[in-house]
Amino acid sequence: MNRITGTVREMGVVMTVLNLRAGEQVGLRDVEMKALDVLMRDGAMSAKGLGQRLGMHPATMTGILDKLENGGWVTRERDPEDRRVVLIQPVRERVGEIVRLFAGMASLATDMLEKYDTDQLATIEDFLTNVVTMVKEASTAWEE
Amino acid sequence: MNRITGTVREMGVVMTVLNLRAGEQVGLRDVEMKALDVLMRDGAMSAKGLGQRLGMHPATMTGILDKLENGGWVTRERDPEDRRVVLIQPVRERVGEIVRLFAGMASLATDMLEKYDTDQLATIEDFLTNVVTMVKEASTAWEE
DNA sequence: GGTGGATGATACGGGACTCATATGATACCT
DNA sequence: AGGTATCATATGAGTCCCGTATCATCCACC
Repeated sequence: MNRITGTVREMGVVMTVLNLRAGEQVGLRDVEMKALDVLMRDGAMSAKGLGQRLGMHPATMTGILDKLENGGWVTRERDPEDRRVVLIQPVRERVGEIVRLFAGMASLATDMLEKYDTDQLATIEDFLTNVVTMVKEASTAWEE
Repeated sequence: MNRITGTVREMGVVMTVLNLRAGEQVGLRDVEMKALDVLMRDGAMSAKGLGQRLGMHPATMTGILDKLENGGWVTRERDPEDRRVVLIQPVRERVGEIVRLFAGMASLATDMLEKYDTDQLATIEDFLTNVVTMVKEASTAWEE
C-alpha cells in the first residue's frame, strides 16, 4: 500500500508531463484543455461556473475564454434567462482535434483494460471514484 | 470500462484543481511541486535531468530553480565529477511543509485503501503501474 | 597535451499568463 | 423605483515561459 502511494505520486508527475506535451501540440495549456474537457462532458455553462470547476480566478477566466474563443474552441453567448451570464459552448468539431490527439493513448488504454476481468474492473472503478471524491474533499478543505 | 475512462478524465480535472490549491498554500506552481517530489523520491540530480523528467525547457529550469533556491526549497552545488553540471539537492526539512500539507489527504487515503483485500490491492497497483507506463509512452510519442 | 566540437547551465529580452481591483450591466428584494 | 448583490470584463502590475546567445567545462582525436 506504500507502493501504491509511490505509484500515484509518479502518476502525478507523468500526467503533468503528458498535459504539457499534449498542450503544446494544440497550443493550449493544461487548464485550458481541462476546461474543454469539462465543457464536453457537462455541457455549456457560465464563465463563473467553469471557473469554479477549475479553481480559477474570474479575471483569469476572461483571458482563457478570449484565447479559446479566438482559437475557435468555444463560443460565448448571453444567457437569455439571466443576461448577466455568459454561456460557454464548446465547438465540438474543433475539440475533436484533442480527442484525436489522445486516440493513440485511448486505444492503448482499452487494450490494457481488456486484461482485467469483471471483478477487477469493478475494483479499479471503485478505487478511482474514491480517489476523485478524496481529492475533491482535500481541495475544498483549503478554500479560504 | 467506458465509465473508467470518464472517471479518469474527471480525476485529471480534480487533480489539476488540487495542485492549484495546494500550490497557492506554499506559493509554488504545479510543476515546481512536482520537481520537489521527484527530488525527494529520486534524490539529487542535475538541472538538465530534472528538466527532462518534467518536460521543461532548460531555460525555464533556471528560473524555476532560482525561485526554489530563493525560497529555501533546494540548494545548488557543482558536481565535482563534471563541473559543468549543477546538482540540485532538496532541502528535506523545508519540503516537509508540503508533506504536512498533504497529511490530511494521506490519512484519508490509507483509510480508503484499508477497505480492499490483498488481491484487490494488487489489482490496483498493477493498474496504476500500467497507467504510468502508458502515459509515459504517449508523452514520448509527441517529442519532436 | 593541445585543440575543436559537444554539452550543461545561465543571462537576457519578448511575449504570454495570472490576478487584484475597478467598472458597467443586469437581476433581485422590498 | 431604489438599493444591493452578482456576473463578466478592462486595466495594469507582477510573474512565468522560452528562443537565443554566452560562458565554462568536458571529451575525442590527433
